[in-house]
Amino acid sequence: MDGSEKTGFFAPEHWFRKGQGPRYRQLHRYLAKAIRDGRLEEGTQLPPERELADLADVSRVTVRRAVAQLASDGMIDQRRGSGSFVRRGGPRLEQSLSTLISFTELMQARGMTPSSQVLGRGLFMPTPDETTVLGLSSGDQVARVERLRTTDGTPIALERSSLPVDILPDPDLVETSLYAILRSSGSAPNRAIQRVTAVNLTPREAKMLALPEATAVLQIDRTAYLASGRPIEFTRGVYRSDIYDFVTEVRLEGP
Amino acid sequence: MDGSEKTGFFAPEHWFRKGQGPRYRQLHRYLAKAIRDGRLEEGTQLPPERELADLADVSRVTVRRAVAQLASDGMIDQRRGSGSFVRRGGPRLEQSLSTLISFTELMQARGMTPSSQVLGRGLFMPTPDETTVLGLSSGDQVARVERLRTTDGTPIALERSSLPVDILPDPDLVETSLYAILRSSGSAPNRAIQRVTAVNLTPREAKMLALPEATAVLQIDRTAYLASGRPIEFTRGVYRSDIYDFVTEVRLEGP
DNA sequence: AAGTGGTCTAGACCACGAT
DNA sequence: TCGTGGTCTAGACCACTTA
Repeated sequence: MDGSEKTGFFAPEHWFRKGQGPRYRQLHRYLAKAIRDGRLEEGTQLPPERELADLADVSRVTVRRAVAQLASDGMIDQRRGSGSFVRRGGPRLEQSLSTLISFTELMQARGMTPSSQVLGRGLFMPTPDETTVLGLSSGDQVARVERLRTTDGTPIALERSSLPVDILPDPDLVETSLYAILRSSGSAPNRAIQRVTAVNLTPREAKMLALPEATAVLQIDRTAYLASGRPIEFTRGVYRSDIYDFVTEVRLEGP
Repeated sequence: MDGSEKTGFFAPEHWFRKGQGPRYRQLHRYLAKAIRDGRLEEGTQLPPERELADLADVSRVTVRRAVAQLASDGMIDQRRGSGSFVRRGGPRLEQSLSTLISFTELMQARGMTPSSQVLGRGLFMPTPDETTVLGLSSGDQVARVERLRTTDGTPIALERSSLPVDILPDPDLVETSLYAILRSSGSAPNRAIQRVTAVNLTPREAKMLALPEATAVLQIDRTAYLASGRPIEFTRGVYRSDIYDFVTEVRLEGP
């Protein structure tokens, strides 16, 4: 890519839309997609931050927020004194822990076709855990949905989600994307806390996922919150670890 | 904690030492320790960012970098319009994926006593994987160290580390902390890429960790780099998932 | 209306790498 | 010496919560 191409490539009209979120996130999304698509090839150097700020018509601070996220995703190397380079050893079906989106949207972003099979749903009395995590009052019910997630026909994950009934009064509406429904009712979460561990599949889970019994899988517990701080979703899922894994860059301590 | 105490508590002399790294990291470390130690109690509100900037004698931007890290660690809640609050449901033996330090230092930070038993070490011909990951030339050897990590007498993890011989000429020096040795020879990494998955323990591993065969554990592959970008360490470890897990906050997409 | 976190700017200096 | 990423500042405006 020569200089004249760069000018257009990083220009704001290619990555910024008013109302689609902050600039640093839109720019990060644009660059990440360009790298995944190969439009920014492995090993190539990004323009220096000061130049990128100029081309993208934002401040260097904003460029750095977008680019730091790429580094944390493991998509680029930043080397003081020399530059930022697109990392070699291309992407797999992996996921940055710092930018989790919903299963549906993650798979779509990877060019795959996600689907879900609802295994069960309804309104129930909460378990003590659910009462605590979701901050329920005594007598409140929870809506539960249990789904088998598949992409391109391969079973990938089992997820069981619990929400207060006032957030999801009718669990029968949930098909593929829970978050799509929450968004349309104006109660989508804006952040979540995740805990990742490893567990052995139970016989029932193994059958569902067509894996041997006791296979090690990743278990992810996610508690999602509204902007107000109210917890509205607790989801426990198990994910095939041979397909689904987590990658992140860490900065080590020390001066 | 009233106003007069706060003044001293957040003053720079309590958290900043020249030569001990950037301010935002030192401030983050200080606040994180204060929360873990209970000096900032669960549910209490941090001073507003502007006030904290004033007390700590840094700019608000620097305060935000430190505080954003606490949020990403899952230690505080930030709520626009109301404030930042120490999260309830205190810390466990868990680890933020975004601030990994070495096993030894992690356990010490938790007030536990780490130790290691070296199961084997020496110089070997590299596997093809090691040659690729570490960027070796043909004929180069690798130094390998395999250790059983325990804290307070409980086996927690098995780790096998491989490094180029010019970085670790004498693997016999490694006892508890590999990174302490690397630092003393001036070749400590400053960042790493980690991949987290789940695996079943092999019979040999299970015996070492005193766990049933095929127990699900977390497998973490880490490639560590010098500031120059040169890869100098590849470590594969398996960690008891009932003790060791990962927690992170995620921000969800959307305007 | 006041207070809080969220975004963004323009500019400065430092530490390190390449030359 | 120069270019690069890394740190830090002082200040502005916006979006949201609380009162």
